[in-house]
Amino acid sequence: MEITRPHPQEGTQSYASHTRVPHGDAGDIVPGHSPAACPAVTEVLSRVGDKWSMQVVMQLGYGSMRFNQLRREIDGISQRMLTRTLRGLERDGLVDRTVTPSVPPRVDYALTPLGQSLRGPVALLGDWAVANREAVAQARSEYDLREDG
Amino acid sequence: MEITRPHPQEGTQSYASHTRVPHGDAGDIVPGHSPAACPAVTEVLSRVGDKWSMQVVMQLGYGSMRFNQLRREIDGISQRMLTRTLRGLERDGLVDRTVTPSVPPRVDYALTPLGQSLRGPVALLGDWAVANREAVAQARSEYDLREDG
DNA sequence: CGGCATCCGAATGGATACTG
DNA sequence: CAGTATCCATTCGGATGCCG
Repeated sequence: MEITRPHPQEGTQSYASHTRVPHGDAGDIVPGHSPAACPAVTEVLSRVGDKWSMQVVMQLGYGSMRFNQLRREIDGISQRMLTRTLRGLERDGLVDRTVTPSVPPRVDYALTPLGQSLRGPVALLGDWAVANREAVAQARSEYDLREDG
Repeated sequence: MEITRPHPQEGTQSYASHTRVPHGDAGDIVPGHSPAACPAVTEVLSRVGDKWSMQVVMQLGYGSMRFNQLRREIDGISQRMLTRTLRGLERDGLVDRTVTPSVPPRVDYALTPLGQSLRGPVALLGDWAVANREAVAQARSEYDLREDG
């Protein structure tokens, strides 16, 4: 069966679908629940935020890979966590697992279209992280100084 | 006093700075470390991925808010976690905390410019989550059926 | 109002050993 | 090669109670 295929062309992209960027201070906002705060988003963010998932996704963005190839590439990940992470991604329909029953066995992992579609947003976040890590680090050390300095 | 009020205008945005989107299967990639896999990115993603941080950021995106106002708006967050989350965000330079020593005391939280700059990428991720939550949910139930069905 | 301190269960994640 | 199983330390996060 086919996974609902979103826009395969994701070049220039603007964020404006429904998460508007407002204006003044609070008080005129709808008290119900903003779309960015619903459980679905939280669930996705926890996937994105776990220690290894997005590193795996970004690696697989470069092409399909075998298990130990991923293991070597990702640096620091344990066998256990790579397995668990891949299972999670597979369960969520982001990664496709292909077993070739040979000796020794061969298992290839690749992004599904859904997984591919996640790369863009995550890459943006990665770019933000790279661009602002110094600012964050400085803010931290300043904060820590104010605390126990 | 005034809370540092950042650039309200941050329009169209494309992700392409250095995290390129490649092509074929692996083998011709630089084995060093891709920019999306470095510790800085992991650290940011863990911030983004924790249970409440981004909900707070998105809420504060609508304007500065007081503590219990945030507490009521975010639904489900405990006092302890709101405090901890806000401290973390403040430490990272994403949130600004302003105390007005009145009785009863008044504390306002607002996004710093750095925090504002994070809203775009996170909103994109939120949009992805909203757009694809059904696909993920379906993939999950299918996966779970294959396991114990 | 806006916290902090304490307790405790649950989840995360690393290390190691074993397996088809 | 690609896992599974077990153990264990750390962290996360909710509940409760007290404070200025």
